[in-house]
Amino acid sequence: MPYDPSAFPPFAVTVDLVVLTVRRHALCALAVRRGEPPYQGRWALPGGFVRADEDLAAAAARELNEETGLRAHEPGSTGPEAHLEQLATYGDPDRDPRMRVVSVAHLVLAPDLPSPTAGGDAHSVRWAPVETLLAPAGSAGREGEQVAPLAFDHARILGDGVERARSKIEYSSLATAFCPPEFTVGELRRVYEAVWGVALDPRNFHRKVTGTPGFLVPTGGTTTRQGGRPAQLFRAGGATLLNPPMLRPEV
Amino acid sequence: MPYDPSAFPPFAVTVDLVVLTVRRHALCALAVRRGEPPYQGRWALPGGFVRADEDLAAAAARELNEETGLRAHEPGSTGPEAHLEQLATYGDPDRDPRMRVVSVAHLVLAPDLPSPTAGGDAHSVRWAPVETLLAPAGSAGREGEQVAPLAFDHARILGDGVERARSKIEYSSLATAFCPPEFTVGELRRVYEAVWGVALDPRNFHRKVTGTPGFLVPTGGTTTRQGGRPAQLFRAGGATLLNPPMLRPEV
DNA sequence: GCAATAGTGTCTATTAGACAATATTTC
DNA sequence: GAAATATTGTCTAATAGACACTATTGC
Repeated sequence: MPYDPSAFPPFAVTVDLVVLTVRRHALCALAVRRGEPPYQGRWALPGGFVRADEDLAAAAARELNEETGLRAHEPGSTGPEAHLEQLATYGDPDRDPRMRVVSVAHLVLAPDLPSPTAGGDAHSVRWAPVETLLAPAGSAGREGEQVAPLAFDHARILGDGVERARSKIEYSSLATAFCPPEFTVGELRRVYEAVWGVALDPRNFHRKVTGTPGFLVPTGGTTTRQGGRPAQLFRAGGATLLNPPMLRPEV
Repeated sequence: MPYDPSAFPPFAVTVDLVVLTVRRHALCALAVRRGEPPYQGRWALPGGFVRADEDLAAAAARELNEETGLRAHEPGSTGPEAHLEQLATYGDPDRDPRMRVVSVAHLVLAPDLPSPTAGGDAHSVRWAPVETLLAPAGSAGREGEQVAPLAFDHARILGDGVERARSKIEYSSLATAFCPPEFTVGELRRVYEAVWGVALDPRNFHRKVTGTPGFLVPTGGTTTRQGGRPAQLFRAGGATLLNPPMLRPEV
């Protein structure tokens, strides 16, 4: 069927971002409050239109930088900052009541930021625990806060992003993307515990991560910022795939 | 930044299909010959425009049925036929010289079809081993056939689909999607060997797959279609995630 | 009998997980 | 010293992989 490239149905293409971080022992996502209909006043994932001459990953990196000041750290490049990867694409004809919009969702894993919402309006951008954002309608969050469901199909997108993150830290070294450039084994363990929502044995965890080749590189320094005996500091090693993988208990 | 939904850059949205099967011990993909520019005469992945009121998965299922007669078997539904899932989205501004096209690629895993290209023109549709389709320019295939690279960025898409299939049969039961409704342990083993390109120990493989809960259900029948001692026939069990996973040797 | 494939049994090196014990800090 | 965290060591049950052996067909 030879198609006529000028007779195509027109679509709008956007990128939406699932930006995850670990704050105070909880897995949190970035949410923005909508200032206009539809879903006015409701929380949504950050995102926006892809520009006419812009790659999808570039659009996601631009939106991330506009929203958080973070620089994207695509696979292959080096340096600190956040990990960015494509998540999935959502194109239900009714997902936006205004028009046909196809959204290419991206997943961002970021370290805990010193300033919650740098460069933004504190009333319209926030970090929230994912279980609060995904709480079924009518239920209350941990601090009793009543929350409306996320706008559009963003609850589904966030759920898919969280599940991707949970499974990806099993067999890749991406858990380090939630940590500052230098971190301790205990801090890395608390990332796994927050993302998976489980408690891990500190002794077996320590032996496992330090014994996985390429995962962690000691920097030589130590810190006592967690209290107790000083802990060695590490950087992320070169390995991207973990062998053997970290195993999520009791699945 | 409140965006104006009527002032968006227009995109064409297509679905492209990576349709994989195992034929004569080789992992093969479906390719169609292009009848018009650009890339006229070159092989490409099957695909086409998403219609104005059509979901992305529905568009992929429609294209699959038009091209192969296969019915898609989305996660959740039952019955035989092929497995379909979204793979990734490709939207480089220069990927199609005619216009801005965003393609949502899908991955299909299908059993070996009795008629190679039912309902199609045998000169313009074929199954080809993936290593032939991905061979670097100027090299010769297994039977000495010279092949031009796939059109557009389809070599990259095919490569991503093959890698997804290779990793997904490790921890899911999707290898059964390459088999007919009833199959033997030996036939399932040959699927793993073809997809991974390795030889597996038949004895350990048998113990492993029959010992993984929910993977295989015996039907009671036997067959000798492979020669030798009659083998038990199995159906795919209800499990989608394998625990423990199949381990790819020597990664 | 011979060749081919199916299926079971056994051994060993490795590993995941439980948990004791020790080290080094702050209060 | 008490409390907290870090780190090492040891034991055990489960497992992956190597491979001997038996079973059942077609020729």
